[in-house]
Amino acid sequence: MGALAEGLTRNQALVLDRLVAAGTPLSAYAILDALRPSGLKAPLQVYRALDRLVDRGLVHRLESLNAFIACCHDQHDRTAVFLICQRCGAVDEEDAPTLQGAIADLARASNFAVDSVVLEIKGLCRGCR
Amino acid sequence: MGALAEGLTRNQALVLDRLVAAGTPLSAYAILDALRPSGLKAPLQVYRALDRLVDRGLVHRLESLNAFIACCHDQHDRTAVFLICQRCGAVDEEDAPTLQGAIADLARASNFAVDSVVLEIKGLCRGCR
DNA sequence: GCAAATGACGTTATGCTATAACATTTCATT
DNA sequence: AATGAAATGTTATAGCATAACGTCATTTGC
Ligand SMILES: [Zn+2]
Ligand SMILES: [Zn+2]
Ligand SMILES: [Zn+2]
Ligand SMILES: [Zn+2]
Repeated sequence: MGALAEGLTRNQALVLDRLVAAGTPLSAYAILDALRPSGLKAPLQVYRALDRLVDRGLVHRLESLNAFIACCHDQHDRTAVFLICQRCGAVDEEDAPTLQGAIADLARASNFAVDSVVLEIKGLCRGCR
Repeated sequence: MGALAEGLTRNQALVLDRLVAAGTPLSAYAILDALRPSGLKAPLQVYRALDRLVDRGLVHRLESLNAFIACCHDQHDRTAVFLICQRCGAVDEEDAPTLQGAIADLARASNFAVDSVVLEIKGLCRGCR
């Protein structure tokens, strides 16, 4: 089946399984289409599951793609950074301790209290450049 | 009238003027509604103008807001960073030389060729924290 | 000049992304 | 069992973005 994490509801597990199996970003509607055979019928079922998964840090939303991707780490000490290949669509998620520091400095200089960071880098991956 | 930059078409000038006057991010549809009295009627008129303005660097798209904001600089030597206040909606655009370097290092380590960077920081601004 | 190419424009229709609102169900706690 | 919290199911709607078509104006090269 694929119980990929404990304490997930059926819908949440379905959505997470699908994202993990894909390994690439999927839109909510792509997830919905993939899960119709499993009984999901409406966008809201997917969006609600995604909300919980994102809250738990098991899934990330990619703002510049309007898509979601399974987290490939156990936990995040640092801000996540996404390297998004514009040719093959691959997305590489990395922690960014150095960037974290630079962002903190920038925010401090502006007297800005950071809550969250969206950091998505577009370009060509190792294999496509 | 407000010819804010040379070489702009009528629609482009209308959209840019509106964004500059707002000083805050506006959605394409908010811009359209504001410009209906000026004769604009369809989303595509706004989106096309925005495309050109973004190409020229006169306007930035904020991915996490699905909105657009006028650039407050003459030109960009560095990647633009946006500090987005979640309480009052203010957006502060800054250059980020230090971050630029950290991003370059990260990309180099992954053998990734950077094309563009989306960097949007959410939190509380100076006045709202 | 004039034809071709280019780019902006106008319009209609369509598609993709996300949430509102409401009723119902499930499950843990008391 | 009663309560409350969270998840679910369903329908409808709102918000964001582009496809596809034809037209018009400007520029470029002959
Ligand atoms: Zn992650
Ligand atoms: Zn690639
Ligand atoms: Zn700018
Ligand atoms: Zn504020």
